[in-house]
Amino acid sequence: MKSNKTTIHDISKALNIDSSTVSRALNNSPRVSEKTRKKIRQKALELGYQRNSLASNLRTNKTHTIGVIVPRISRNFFATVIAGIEETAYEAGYNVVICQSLESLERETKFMDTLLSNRVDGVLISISMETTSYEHLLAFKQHGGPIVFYDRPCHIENCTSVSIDDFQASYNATKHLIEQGCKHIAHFSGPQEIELYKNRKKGFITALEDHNLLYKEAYCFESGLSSNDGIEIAKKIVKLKQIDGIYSANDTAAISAMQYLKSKGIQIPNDIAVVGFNNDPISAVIEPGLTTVNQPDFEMGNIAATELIKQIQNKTANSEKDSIILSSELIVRNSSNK
Amino acid sequence: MKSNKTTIHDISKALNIDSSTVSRALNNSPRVSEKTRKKIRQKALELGYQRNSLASNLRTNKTHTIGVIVPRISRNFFATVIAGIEETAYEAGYNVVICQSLESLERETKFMDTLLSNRVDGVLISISMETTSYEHLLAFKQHGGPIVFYDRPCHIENCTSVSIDDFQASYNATKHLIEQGCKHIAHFSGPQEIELYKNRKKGFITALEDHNLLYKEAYCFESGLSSNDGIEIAKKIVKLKQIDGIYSANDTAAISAMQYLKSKGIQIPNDIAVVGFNNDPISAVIEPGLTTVNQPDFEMGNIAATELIKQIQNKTANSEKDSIILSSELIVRNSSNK
DNA sequence: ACAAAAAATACAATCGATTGTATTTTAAAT
DNA sequence: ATTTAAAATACAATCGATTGTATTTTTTGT
Repeated sequence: MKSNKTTIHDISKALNIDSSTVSRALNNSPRVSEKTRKKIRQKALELGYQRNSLASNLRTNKTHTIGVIVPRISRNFFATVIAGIEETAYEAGYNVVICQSLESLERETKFMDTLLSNRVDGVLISISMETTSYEHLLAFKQHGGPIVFYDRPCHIENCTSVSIDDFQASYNATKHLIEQGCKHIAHFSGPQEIELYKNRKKGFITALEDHNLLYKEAYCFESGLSSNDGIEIAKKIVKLKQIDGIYSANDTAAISAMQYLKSKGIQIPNDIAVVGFNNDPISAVIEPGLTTVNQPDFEMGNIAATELIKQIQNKTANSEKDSIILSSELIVRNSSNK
Repeated sequence: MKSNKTTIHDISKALNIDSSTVSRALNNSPRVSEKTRKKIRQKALELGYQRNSLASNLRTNKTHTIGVIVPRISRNFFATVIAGIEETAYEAGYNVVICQSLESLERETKFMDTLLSNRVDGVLISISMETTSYEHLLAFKQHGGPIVFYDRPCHIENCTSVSIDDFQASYNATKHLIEQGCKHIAHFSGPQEIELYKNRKKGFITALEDHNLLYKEAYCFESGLSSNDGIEIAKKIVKLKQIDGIYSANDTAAISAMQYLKSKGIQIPNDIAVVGFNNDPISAVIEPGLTTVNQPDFEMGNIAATELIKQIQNKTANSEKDSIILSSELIVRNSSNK
């Protein structure tokens, strides 16, 4: 069953011009005279010709498409990074295929496979919370193309990571709580296999130590940092009865915890001060406003995409830089303003 | 420059078996004996073979990919719809390509073009606020495949729209404000070329009329319903000094308006009651909680994708149904609880 | 053991575009 | 007018997989 779409051969036949010339004309090759180029363009329009990218990509071995793997598209931070990626890609003439890992390694692996099959030119990825082995990434790197990590750095040979300095941001956030007078600070952390969460935790611990506060493992709660996780941890914190500060590695968990604490009559920031991470839009709306770390999300997308495209076009596919560090800032609101 | 990737021909040569047999083996065709199938599978694994989907898709004229055009990915409602689409597509073995129109007709048109070039099997689209002409959609419908509209219905021949009953939802929301005692209700509306906003406005007006309230054109504010638009309109409303209720066609504008009004010392809901649309997560966190219309967002994605895939596979590409209407509900919170 | 049927595999065309090389046409130079 | 160079176009192979048809091999029945 033949597809009804117009091909260069249809144009070729209609004008009695070889299809190679038609192809060149449509690609503005200087090898075609202005006169025939016009004729071909005209006929193409007339027949409603639309290039078949599959054929073109097969032949040229390029798709001008980049794959993006994101843990969850509905997180504002990621949605904004994607918007940044998209902007840069669009301007550079690249298409973007977005895949949600939903924090599942299995899905992530399948998507890397599909992206490889579809011969995307490169991949931008923020690894899932389950990702502790890297074969699927290495496989792509070997047979596919460059990979650039964003937000969650990952040290694979010849791959660049674009992120903020999580250690430092975390250190500053914790220091801020200490300066507000908090003595017993809890930390909401993510899976320790993920470097980002390890770094945030390290920053937290180091800040405590530098200010002569004791770090207690019992005050560090590791979870997936979902809304539900925030509530569950908040429950435990209420029972502990000693916590006077919370530093959460993301806003999602911080916000649900805040809501739970408020519902239990706990005063924020007076009883417990709270600091989050990501500057989610909700953090500015909740009362009291949530102090949080603002990351250059949109810009992170721009930069990661720019770096990837550079690597794609250099064809060396080897990154000079292991990591690109963007600056972040602590936005102080009332949730920590004792 | 040859790509270094393994092809069926490499496997074919390595085993001295024809490539057609290799292809069939890898596709589990019954025409290949179990013995050689195993041998081929084994060798494929050994050589790190990865099917080239470009070639396959070119030959079969199917991509198992659906295009999704979304106004803005960072709006929670859309992000959730996409998650729903993605879930269904993933289960059915379809890939999803997501494109952000950013409410621009130009971008939307370019994307439809690209999707057509890339031969996606079908498209799910929520048209941009600028989309008042449909040539780009008709072109895809003619040469491409089925189109299913979600959220923002669009009546093109043989296309299905999946949405809620905006008129009714709007009617109920307005009725609710009236029942709370509001007499001078303002409406934040979107571009009237978009059926969705027209319907929401109609529902608003009809509810007023049914309750013997005068509809004033001056109380209806048309905009892009962005955060900024909400603030600008709120400013005007403060100047009017008569408004005692706001019904906004989305939460984004309602929320920023609420914040502006609060900053001006206006009491919500006592001075002005507010109702929004979409049940954005922020609406549950802002104080007072924003009364809003909850749409089955995730489910809408599921259903739209299911319908599209059905049409793709039926190959008739003709929809039986012009529209699929999902039910919505008004979530009453304190912003309208006088 | 042999013909017929069934199973397994090989051959070859094809999807639609790109591109190196060959050929023809046009223009420039003598 | 004729040679030469340059410009324009045609030819043909190719990208990697799929698939209808042909051929070979194996199995079955008698």
